[in-house]
Amino acid sequence: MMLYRPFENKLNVLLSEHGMQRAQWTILYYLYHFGSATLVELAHYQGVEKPTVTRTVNRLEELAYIEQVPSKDKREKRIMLTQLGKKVYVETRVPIDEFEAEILKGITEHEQLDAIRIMEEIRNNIMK
Amino acid sequence: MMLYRPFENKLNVLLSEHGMQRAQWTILYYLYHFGSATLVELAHYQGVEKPTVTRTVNRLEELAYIEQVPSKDKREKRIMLTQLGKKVYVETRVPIDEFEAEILKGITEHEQLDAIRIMEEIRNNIMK
DNA sequence: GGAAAATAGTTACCTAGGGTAACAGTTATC
DNA sequence: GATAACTGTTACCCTAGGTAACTATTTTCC
Repeated sequence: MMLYRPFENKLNVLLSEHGMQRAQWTILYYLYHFGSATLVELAHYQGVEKPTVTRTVNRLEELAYIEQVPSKDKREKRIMLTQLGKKVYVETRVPIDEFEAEILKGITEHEQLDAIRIMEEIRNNIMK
Repeated sequence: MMLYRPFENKLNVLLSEHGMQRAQWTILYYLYHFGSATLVELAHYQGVEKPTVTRTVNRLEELAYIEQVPSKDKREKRIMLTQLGKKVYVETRVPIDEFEAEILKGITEHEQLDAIRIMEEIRNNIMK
């Protein structure tokens, strides 16, 4: 139940040491791996409400990490990473990977995959 | 990585529907199962700094869910649940259990125990 | 036994991050 | 073409966390 909280807190600290915030990082992560997204898509991915995404996206735009891409549907705002955004993602990835390696010490790859699979099942149950 | 966030958010919403906040709930949970605790103990358990605990504990005292117990060491503030606190814990437990049952649907008990064990190992790695 | 260090908790101040309600603009439905 | 649904924004509220600096006790250790 409360197992994950320390992980979350440490990650926040780690990210802010690199001038990044978790909510921002989550979106960079999504865009890096999925190319582009609308705000609703991001809200669903993060499991938060739309205004929350608007805020984070605004900050990312000010930082010039993302830019808008044209879309047929004039309602939606589709965004993608800029060159700078990609650069920042890749650079921030390094300490994140180190952190992950550290906290996964002593846990076999098989166990890791098991845990991730189960967590994903839980996630699916939550999201539906 | 981001798997847990939706769980956290849904739990927050569920708790606030029952007039409770997650940080408060975490402390009620600890006290219900471990009897009493100092603020440092709680900070370590939650993986947060001391001022954060002070705040949450103050609110729980205002609500009369906890009370101070005398201690030899005059520096420390040792607290435990009041009768009201226990009652509230037990009552809030009900919707929490329902929620947990729902999100664990389709996941065998064996898998659940596996996942918990692995998460605990990760937690230990983080805390040291 | 007393000075210095460590420990427990608090206060003040700052930030991130989330929620709801109400709204405008656009697209789908029928 | 009217109505419903969807996308995003704005305004306002709250929780939750952090750091720095402090007081009051207890421990350490010379």
